[in-house]
Order: sequence, then structure tokens, then C-alpha cells
Amino acid sequence: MENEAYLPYLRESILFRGMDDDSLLEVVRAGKLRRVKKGGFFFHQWEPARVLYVLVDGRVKFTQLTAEGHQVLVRVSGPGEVFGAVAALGDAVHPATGEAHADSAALGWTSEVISGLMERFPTMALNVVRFLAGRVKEFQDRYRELATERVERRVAHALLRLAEQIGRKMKDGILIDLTLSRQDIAEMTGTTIFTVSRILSGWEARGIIESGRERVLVRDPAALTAIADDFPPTDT
Amino acid sequence: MENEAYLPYLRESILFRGMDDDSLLEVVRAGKLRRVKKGGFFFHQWEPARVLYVLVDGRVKFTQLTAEGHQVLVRVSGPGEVFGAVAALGDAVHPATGEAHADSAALGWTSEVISGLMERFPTMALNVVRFLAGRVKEFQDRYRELATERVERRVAHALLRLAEQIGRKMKDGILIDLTLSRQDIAEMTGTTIFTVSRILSGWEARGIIESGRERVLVRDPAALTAIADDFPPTDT
DNA sequence: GCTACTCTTTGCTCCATCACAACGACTCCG
DNA sequence: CGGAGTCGTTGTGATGGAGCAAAGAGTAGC
Repeated sequence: MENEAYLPYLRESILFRGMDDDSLLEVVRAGKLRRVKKGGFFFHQWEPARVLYVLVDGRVKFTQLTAEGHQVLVRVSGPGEVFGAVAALGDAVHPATGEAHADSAALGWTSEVISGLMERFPTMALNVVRFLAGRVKEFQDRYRELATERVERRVAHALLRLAEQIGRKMKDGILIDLTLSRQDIAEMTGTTIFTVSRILSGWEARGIIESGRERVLVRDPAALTAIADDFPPTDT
Repeated sequence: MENEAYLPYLRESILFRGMDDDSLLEVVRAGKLRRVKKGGFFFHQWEPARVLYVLVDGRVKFTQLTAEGHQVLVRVSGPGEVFGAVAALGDAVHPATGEAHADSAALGWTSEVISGLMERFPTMALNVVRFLAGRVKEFQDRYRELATERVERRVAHALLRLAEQIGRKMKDGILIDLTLSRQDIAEMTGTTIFTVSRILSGWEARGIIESGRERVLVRDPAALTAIADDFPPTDT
């Protein structure tokens, strides 16, 4: 079974850390590989959730649509990351739609299989718990951010998070390695495309970032951090 | 050991659901009761987290303070609810301060004990996972709410959540059974005390709520739901 | 039951951000 | 390489809600 080729991904994944190779092999064999082409979907919002995935290749964006048609971009995942977990583990419906923004592949386990594995491998159960605790903390932080911060700071935080998570180090800065439109940023930070555009233009003029169509390069992360933390600008 | 008196609470708690009485007894014995007087603290933000609690009596408010001094009210817990879990299970620091707003008592287990129990009782591990998954979902929802909704709707949502969680049915409505100031509501919804005051006054004039000093009674939950869901008012 | 304190209300001002429109730039495809 | 479509920029209002000040209402302690 070709699944085994993905073992290295699992070994580093937060869910399976600390497990021995035999156990990992068993886990990998219990999973099922699913490929989704760019533009395709792993699941849609409101669908009942059955499967927890670990992305092994590609990029997946998770968006929520509100009743009024507002869209919120919840997260972008890259290889090695876990997704679909919250719904699959809480035996509920998917809170968001997962769309492949590049040709993608993910290993999936149904919730029953996951439960079984957790019983057999307590280490894994603890890992799952730690993973979820981290997610809660993340959303709590983002919640507070949204509740207390101005748009500019929120955008700075969002870019820093993305740079950290999927940034690629280039000679002149950190490229956010992802097609990332102004619209996307607006949906991540709860603002409008216009405001984002103005903010990014301002930063570009100050040399903090370099941006093009669906592309952002962070040239001066320190300056961005200063904005995110609301320090006064270092130079006049 | 008097802990056993609290068995009924645990049996209904989301963490211990589905466990047999022998196991529960063991769990309860492994816990340590902690009492905190009104105004006292279970823990402070930034402290390293060691203990997961189940509240057996009282009310605890959880607040986060931002670097700039903005305060955010994250949650209010009543008897039977789990708290301190996210930090204790993720072996991190407490993301919030837990203050008793009434004389309170809680059973606590250190993270090591919890880990041990989860290994011994897989049912409990699954419960923990489900609990955390629910928390993630909740914060994701609140995040989206904050990102896309106007203040009035957010306040409506907040009151409905509170009514659901700790409301007490009265003959003329649902009393939110908690000292709940305008300030508190503002901190829950990411707005200011002034705006909250205006909104509540408006609702009171329309007969939707009845409010006094640190007290809110929901007279017409349906109207509040309509506001929360942004339906046009049913009558002129 | 007076006093001090805290919580709440309300009027006013101001501004960050939204909303819309129009234009400009880039990309893809035939 | 030209045209259509998408994405980004910028100017001009409009406004929801923040921020502040001052007064009103409850509450608690003495």
C-alpha cells in the first residue's frame, strides 16, 4: 500500500509525535489517501463530519459562510497539518468548507478509526488533546485580537501568522507562499478589501512589505511586529 | 473523604459521562477540592497551568487582559462546568484569569493525574477530546460573529448564550443568574459600556428585556433571537 | 438615613472604517 | 496580441460606534 510513503509526514505531525514506528505503520495503514485537484473540495460547510485528515501535499483553505453571505477565511493549511479534526472528533458537522487551492492529497481516518486508535495508543490520545487545546488557545487569541484591536494591527498579526506558518524564506524577505488576495486577507481579519488595500499600500510605501497580485512578501518582519504590538514606529 | 459528595456533579459533567460508578469513584478520589471565596482567584493569566477543575459550586468569570489594558471577558462558568482545561491539557500557561464572583468550590486534578486517568479510562479520553472539540467550535463561532456582525447582534447573541447557559426561568422571563454589569457585556462583545447601555435601553423600551443594575432579565427571547439572526422586526 | 461609591444613562463630538464607484493593472486564453 | 475577466487602487461620501463628560440611580457601610 502506497500510504507508507507518507510515513515521514505523520512522524512529524502533531497527532502522531512520540509514537514508535510499528504503531505509526499501523496508523498509516488504517488511513485512506484522498486526492483533490485545485478548486475541488474536501468537504463543505454543514456536511456531517466523518473524517479527520492530515494534509500530505498541497494547500487547503477553510472558509465559513454566514447566513447573510459574509465569508470568513478561517485558516489555510499546508502539508503536515491536521484538518477536519474538530468536527470529526466532536461528531458534528463541518464548521467550514475546505477547498484545495493547489492539487492536494491528504490521509484520512474516519472518526471510528480515530477513536479506536486513540484507545490503542494512549500517546496518540494525549497528542490529540494537546492539538485541540492548541486550537482553542489560537482561536481565543484571535478572538481577543478581533475584540480589542484596530484593523491595521489585525492585518499585521494575520500576515505574521501566515509568514510563520507557511512563509518561505527568500533573499529579500519572507514570501507568503500561497495565492493570497486582498479579499482573502480581508476575510481573515474581519474587514473589507478596500481597507486592506490601503493598509498594504501604506506598508509598501514604507518598505515593510512588497506586494503584487495575490502575493505578499514581508521584507521587514520586525516593523510588522512593531505594528502588531502597537509600538510607536522606530524611525520618523 | 468528602469529595465523594460531589459524585453527582461529575456524573453529569461532560468529562466523565458514560463512566461506571467504580471508575467515577476513583476519579473523584484522585481530585482535590479547592474553595475560593467571592473575589478570590483560582488562577491568574500567564501563570503556568497545572490543574484542571470542575466547578461544583459558585460562579467563576474568566477574563483576559491585553498588553494595552483592554479587558476581555471570555466566559462565565457555573456548577458542573469544566475550566482551566485548555491550559492544563496543553501544558501551557493560563490564557485568562479565573475569579470567583460568588463563593465557589471546585474539584481539581493536576495534568499528570488527568493524563493517567485518560490512559486508564479511554472513555474519559474521548470525553476530553469531545469537550475540547466543542470549545474550538464555540470560539470559532464567536470569532466569526465578531468578524461579521454589528454590535447589536453580538450583544443579542451574548445574552442568548448566557440565558441558555445559566439562565433561570422566572414567571416573566429568563433571568441571567449572575451579577452582570454593562461593563461585563461590553467586554464579552468587544464594544464599550456606552454602546451596550444604549442598546439595552432600546430593548427595554421595546419590552424585550428588563434590566437593572448588574442584572438582565430576558422577557422576549424570540425577539432577541430575531435580532441575533438579523430578521426584520416582526411588528412595526 | 446620610455619604461615598459604583454602575448606568445620555448628549455631544469625532474618526476609523465601511460602502460604492470608477479606473487601472495584470493574466489568461483564443 | 487583443479582449474579457479578475484583482487591486484610490477618491469621495456616509455612518456606526468610540471616546469623553456630566449627571442620575442604586447600593453598601457606618
